[in-house]
Amino acid sequence: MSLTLDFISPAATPAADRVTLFADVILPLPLPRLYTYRVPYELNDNVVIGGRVIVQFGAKKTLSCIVAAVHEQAPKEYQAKYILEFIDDAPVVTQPQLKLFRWMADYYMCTIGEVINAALPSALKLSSESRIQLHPGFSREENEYPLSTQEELIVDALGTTEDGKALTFTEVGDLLGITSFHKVIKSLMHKDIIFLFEHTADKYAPKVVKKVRLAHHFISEASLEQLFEQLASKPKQLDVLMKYMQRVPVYQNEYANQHGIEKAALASSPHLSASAVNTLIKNGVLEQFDVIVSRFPLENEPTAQLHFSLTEAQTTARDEIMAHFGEKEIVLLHGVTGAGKTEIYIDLIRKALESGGQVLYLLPEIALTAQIVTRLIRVFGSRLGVYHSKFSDNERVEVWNGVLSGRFQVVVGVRSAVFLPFDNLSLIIVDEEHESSYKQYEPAPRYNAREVALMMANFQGAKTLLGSATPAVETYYQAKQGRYGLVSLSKRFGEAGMPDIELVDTRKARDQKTMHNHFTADLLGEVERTLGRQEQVILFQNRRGYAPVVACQDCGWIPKCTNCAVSLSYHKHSHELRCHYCGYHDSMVTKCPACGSRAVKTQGFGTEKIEDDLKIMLPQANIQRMDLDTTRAKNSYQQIIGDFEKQTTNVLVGTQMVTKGLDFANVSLVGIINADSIIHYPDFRAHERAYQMFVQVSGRAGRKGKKGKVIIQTADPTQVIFDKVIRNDYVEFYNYEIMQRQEHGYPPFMRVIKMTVKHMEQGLGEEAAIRLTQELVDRLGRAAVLGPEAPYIFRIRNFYLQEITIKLDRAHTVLKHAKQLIYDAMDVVKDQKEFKQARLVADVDPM
DNA sequence: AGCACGCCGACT
DNA sequence: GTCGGCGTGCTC
Repeated sequence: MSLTLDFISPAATPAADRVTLFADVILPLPLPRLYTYRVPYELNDNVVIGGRVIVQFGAKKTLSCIVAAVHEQAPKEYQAKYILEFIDDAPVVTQPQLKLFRWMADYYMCTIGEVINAALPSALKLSSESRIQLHPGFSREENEYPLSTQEELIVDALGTTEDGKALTFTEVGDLLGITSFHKVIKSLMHKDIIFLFEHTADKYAPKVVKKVRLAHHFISEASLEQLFEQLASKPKQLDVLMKYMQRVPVYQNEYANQHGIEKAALASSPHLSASAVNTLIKNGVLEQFDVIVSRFPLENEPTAQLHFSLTEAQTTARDEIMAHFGEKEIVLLHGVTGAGKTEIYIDLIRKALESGGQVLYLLPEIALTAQIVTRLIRVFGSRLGVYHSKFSDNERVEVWNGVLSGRFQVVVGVRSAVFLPFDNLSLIIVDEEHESSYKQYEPAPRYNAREVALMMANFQGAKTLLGSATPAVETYYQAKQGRYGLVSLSKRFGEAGMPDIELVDTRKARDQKTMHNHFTADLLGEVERTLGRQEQVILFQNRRGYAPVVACQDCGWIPKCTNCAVSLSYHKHSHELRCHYCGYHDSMVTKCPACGSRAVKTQGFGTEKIEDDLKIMLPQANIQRMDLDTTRAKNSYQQIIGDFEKQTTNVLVGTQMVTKGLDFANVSLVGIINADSIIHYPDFRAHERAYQMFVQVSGRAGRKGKKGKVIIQTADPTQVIFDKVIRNDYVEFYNYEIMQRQEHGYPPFMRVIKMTVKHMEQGLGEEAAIRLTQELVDRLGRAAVLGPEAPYIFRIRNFYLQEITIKLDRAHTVLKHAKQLIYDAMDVVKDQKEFKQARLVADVDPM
């Protein structure tokens, strides 16, 4: 047909010149390759690299995917399907991002689809599983937009706002009898008639704020005057109206009325009555409408350009960093806790912004608190984007689009913020760079945001500042080797000295019978004295729940998880036994099912028991607990922090959460209840982790000029690590640790890749692991492969685990080659019929 | 990741 | 005789 057209129309492009384009797309699936689709000729101009398109994949699935490349090579072995639709006319994924994603897939041994999946907020994914629902603020009667027949059809199918009925994209397509339904959905979204969500978040309810604005027929000056006259006898209503006019300059800017103001702001103002507001609404003077708002209290305008000056030490450090940046791409800022690193960061961010580049400021999850965000907003105002894991999907899209559009020049965020679509970064800050939470374990991509950040900076010509009080051994090594610039900040801000650290021997205390539950007399006494001085205490116990083990005193029976090889922890609050690995839970047993004895007792202790015991021993103190269990609800974390800040609570008992990013001026005592559980870990990083944890927790003691005290309870105070902690000498710790690493061939001298074989059947899992080990040894040599070995917890979620550790030379070429060999070995095992059920996982640079 | 195709056990 | 179990392989 088109051939005929070409013949009869001389003006048309000659057939020989007619370009047929093909697009290689990234599907959001764990597939190793890109897939090639054909671009409909009429839409050649619509293809955008980094834009989303909708394609048919397989027989049933309609997926949205990202265009990675456009070319003219028709696939030879198969007939390419057509792209069904183009969603974006501008990239949602930038070119530097695509490059980074490819690098991640390569380096972390996963597929690019897995990277894309982790990177894109699900609202940007638009799969056939995406659903639409009526916007809560929509009402058919008040709708002012004209609807097309198709739009009408969809709105009808969605029923009313109250039923909250949802349609999947596939259903929308069926309903309209067309495949290109996206235009309709986009239009409805634009008109705020519907909103979009993923099926995984089917309980998602957008946050809605009730707003009011002046009914549009009152906007003219004349009608307003008339209105004022009518209300002359109703002072309450007049007050409300005056207040509204004061807040919204309707005369100067008609458009301002469109946005209205929050109803709550009007109704709850002093001297204004809520009922007057309602009357005005009822009489049609004000109209009420709903707006979906960000859940994060982002202020739109900077409150004030906060001016603070750096101390002399901070200025020196800042200048040193700048000087290093002159010749080096990466600088490590090694600053003790409380040295005021944040001020330096802010200063550098400001400078980077002035030069016109973007800035990414990464923080570990537990350090990204409202405290730090508020502080940054005060300085950067609406240019600051915040990316937190507790954010809803819509909020993530908001930040994503904000970075794309240039609205957000600075983003402060957690691990996954490295996925945001930056294209002009000039500075990346990775605070607490040693934190293991920068590394993602499950699912793939198993990436370390610190390393990704470094690569991203490399691609975009940005500088990276790594900050920590206790740098990772690998990082400090790079600095010592001269690859990173090194700047040290050893003095605490505001002349506060480092806290005194005291070790208390729990074994001795137990022998002398001076233990009160899990407290030595020394710690308990110090807690009492501190509270007596009206000062606050933080107690650290790295285990949540009440007790990690429950046991029958008569026969030794212990309740175990049915899915994992762990004993169940007792949680007193819910009176349940819970598995911390898979979430399995059961009610607490009172009678031993093995022997019938009633003597079932708890063993060991977690945060909950510490809290409980302390409440009994110090009935007059206000004690609060902060761990995963008490902070699950969205605002509970803020609540707990707020109470402690206001000093409503005197003692805060918690897990790791209490170690990061919190500055409390009145805390003068920190207690580590059981240091031994932190030190004794079967892992080459155990000492490093323990050292970091002790130093970080200790850093919470004594700020703003007050010298604090730290008490560490341990059964063996002679352990070497304590010596380093007490002397507060990181370099000494590093020198000791780096020797160990070299001696035993661990990072930074060797690179580690950990293989995990998972199988539902123990025997087959072991066999598969042995076979994989063999294949690996054949390719990489005996010396490079350790294991297989069952990990301490050898079964999780019904899968038996076997681990193989591969150690490789650091050279990049070696690494690349080795990864190919590892893939080969994995393929051999997977092709074996008897191992079809085995899951093989590679974790590059495990932590 | 889905989903279809395909080959072996308990049922109307 | 069929319905359906989930093992295997493919998707441009």
